[in-house]
Amino acid sequence: MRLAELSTETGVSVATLKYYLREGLLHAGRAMSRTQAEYDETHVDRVRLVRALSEVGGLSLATIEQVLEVITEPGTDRLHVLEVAQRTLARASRTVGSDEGASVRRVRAWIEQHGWEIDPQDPFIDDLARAWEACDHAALGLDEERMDRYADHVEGIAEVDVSTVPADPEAAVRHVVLGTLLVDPVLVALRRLAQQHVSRGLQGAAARGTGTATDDADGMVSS
Amino acid sequence: MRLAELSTETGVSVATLKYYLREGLLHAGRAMSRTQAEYDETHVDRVRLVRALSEVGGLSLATIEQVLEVITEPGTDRLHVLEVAQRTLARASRTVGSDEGASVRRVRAWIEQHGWEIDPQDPFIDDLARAWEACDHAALGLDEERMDRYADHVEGIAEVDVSTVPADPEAAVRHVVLGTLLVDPVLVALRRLAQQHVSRGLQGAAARGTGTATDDADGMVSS
DNA sequence: TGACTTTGGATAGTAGACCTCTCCAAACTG
DNA sequence: CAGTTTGGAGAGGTCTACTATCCAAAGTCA
Repeated sequence: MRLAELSTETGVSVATLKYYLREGLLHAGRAMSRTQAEYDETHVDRVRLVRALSEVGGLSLATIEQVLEVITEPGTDRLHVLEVAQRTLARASRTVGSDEGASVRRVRAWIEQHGWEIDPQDPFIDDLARAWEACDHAALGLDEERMDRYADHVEGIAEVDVSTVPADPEAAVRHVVLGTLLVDPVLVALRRLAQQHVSRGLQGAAARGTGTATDDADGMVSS
Repeated sequence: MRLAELSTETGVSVATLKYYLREGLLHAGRAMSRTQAEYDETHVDRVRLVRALSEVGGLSLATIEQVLEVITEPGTDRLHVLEVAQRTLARASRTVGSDEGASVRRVRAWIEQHGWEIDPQDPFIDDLARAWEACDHAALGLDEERMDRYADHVEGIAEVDVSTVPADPEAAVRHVVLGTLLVDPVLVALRRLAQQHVSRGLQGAAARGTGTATDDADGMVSS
């Protein structure tokens, strides 16, 4: 197919596709002549993937380029699949600076007492430390005990993640990287919906319990 | 304190603080004279919150402004606490366009059969539809059954969320909005760490079975 | 008192990200 | 063989989040 067809197929403008070609986000088509090139399904898939990572995953184009590099690279040692994937994801996350402070030590201590076996140098420890610290500043009451409760549920999610990774190492890198990046938004949306469902349940219970009419009923979100 | 002190206290440059003042992200200090203003702890908190929402939460300044507007607005009907919070969060999420297609219908059907009680017009249904669709295009094998498994774990998270919301309605809006936005990154980081922990468990089990030796430097990414 | 520095406020400028426009000559179309 | 379309390349545009400059009044110190 021509560039214009690729455009209508993916809903991305020709100008933008040209830009992606220039930036190396999209591999060149098979040149039929100096002013004619042929694109195929791999190009359609690639464009859709770039858009998904950008719009749904919220990644920058520079990050997407790095992600694409890793998941299309052929020579991946089957021993280091997860390592490579994690390193890609670490770079994908907007790592700003290194904190190395008390918050990182707290996270390490918490991980240990929670019983998780994790490399103490793992870059996501920094991410967690920063995020946890932000919650502290906002006085959200996120303490070790609540973190434990979150972690137990998240571990269940991670088990689903890991159990669905294919055996083939090349497919595995792709699956882990994309599965992590693209499922994150799914989980975020699910959380919002679940909050609504759960608080509705409480509201219903409160209404049944107190028998309040429409007016002045307080039981909304409160526990 | 002076603007310069606010700057050293928060680690944000004076120029940037002036910018925040102009944009309305930071309330003005108490003017002592035409060239002197007094700032206090509320300003320090506010600046830290803005930075947290920006750097940790990844929100744009325009979105942060809307969030601040809601969580500082005094007159919140205690009936609509969650509604207000959800609407704020809906605007906070980068809603691009309306899909209204088959993917939205699938999500609605899935929610119903999963047994969640949710407003069919909920904006996060669109978000979930988009995210799920992106996973489909990437061939990640995210089917209804796996979604059920994710949802069960996420429901546990939402129960923790809801159970920690304070009774006071004004505090509740703040808590729900910030708790949702700032805890998201915590959960994301936890998921990465949990994946590592879980797959280490499997790898350990496999290694005990096969007894592999590792040498041969990891073929790629180093910088 | 008077030189000097600091302050808040306003305006303009900058850097990066992500496109979008314009031009071009070759190639395809009727 | 006139007219349109194509791929390619570079410049230009828009948005976001700052950053730098300027100014006059206010504070500071000898």
